[in-house]
Amino acid sequence: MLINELSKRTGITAHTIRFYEKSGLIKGKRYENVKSNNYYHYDEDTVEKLELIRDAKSVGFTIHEISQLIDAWYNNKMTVTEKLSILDEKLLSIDERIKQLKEMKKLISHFKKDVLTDNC
Amino acid sequence: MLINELSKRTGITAHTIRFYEKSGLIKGKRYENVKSNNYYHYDEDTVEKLELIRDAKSVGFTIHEISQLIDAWYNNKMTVTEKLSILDEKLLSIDERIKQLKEMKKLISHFKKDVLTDNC
DNA sequence: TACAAGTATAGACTATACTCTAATGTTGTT
DNA sequence: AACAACATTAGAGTATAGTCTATACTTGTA
Repeated sequence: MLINELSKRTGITAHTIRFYEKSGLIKGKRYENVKSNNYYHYDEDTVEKLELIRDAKSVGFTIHEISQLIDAWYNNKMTVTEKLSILDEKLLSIDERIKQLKEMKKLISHFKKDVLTDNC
Repeated sequence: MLINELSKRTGITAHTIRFYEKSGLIKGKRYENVKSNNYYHYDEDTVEKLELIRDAKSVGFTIHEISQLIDAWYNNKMTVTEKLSILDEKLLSIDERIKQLKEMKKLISHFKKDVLTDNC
């Protein structure tokens, strides 16, 4: 599929998809037998990758971290041990974030209590 | 206290503190009776605010969101209802983030399973 | 008093992550 | 053939959040 279809299927603009391509997150293919243009062609895996990018971004992962995740998912040059090491590291960082968010919840709940007691 | 002490107590550089001052997150006071300089003086509340800024930043809040939090905490011009509305909104967004993080954990655990089954 | 250390300001610079524009070429439809 | 729609590239611009430099003035210490 060409970039326009990929964009429609993922809801990510062609501009941003090209930015991800330049950043190395996804890889389109150019067919050698087509000489008239140099259009990129994308497969179903790329749709999945873009969905992962969107989800991972929404929880605060950087492009660099997402790039590591995609490698752990698709890169055939990495060993199982390397992949697991990256995935475990990400799981730990997620747990840390959840912990911090829960602390922030407590703090904000304290604010609420203060607001209610100081003003009523 | 002057900026250097504030910096030492919070671990935030003077540069960054001045950036927060410019961004409206904190407010130093200048004493009119001192004519020889125009140094900013900070109080204990500012220390607390900077600690809040650091914590809130670590969970991914933007300067703008933190500014709202500080208003809900310290601004005397806001009504109780307005403050509670902001705090409740932040609590909801935190819950949403925790939910997304848990989904991401599930996804990464799936990756782990795939890595283990595909390669052993 | 000399001089190091502290303070303020403007503005330049960096990094991340886009977002957009312009120029140019290709493809598809009528 | 004409023309809209699509594709690529380079490079400029934007927003966020700092980070650093240069200049200049003030304060504290030997």
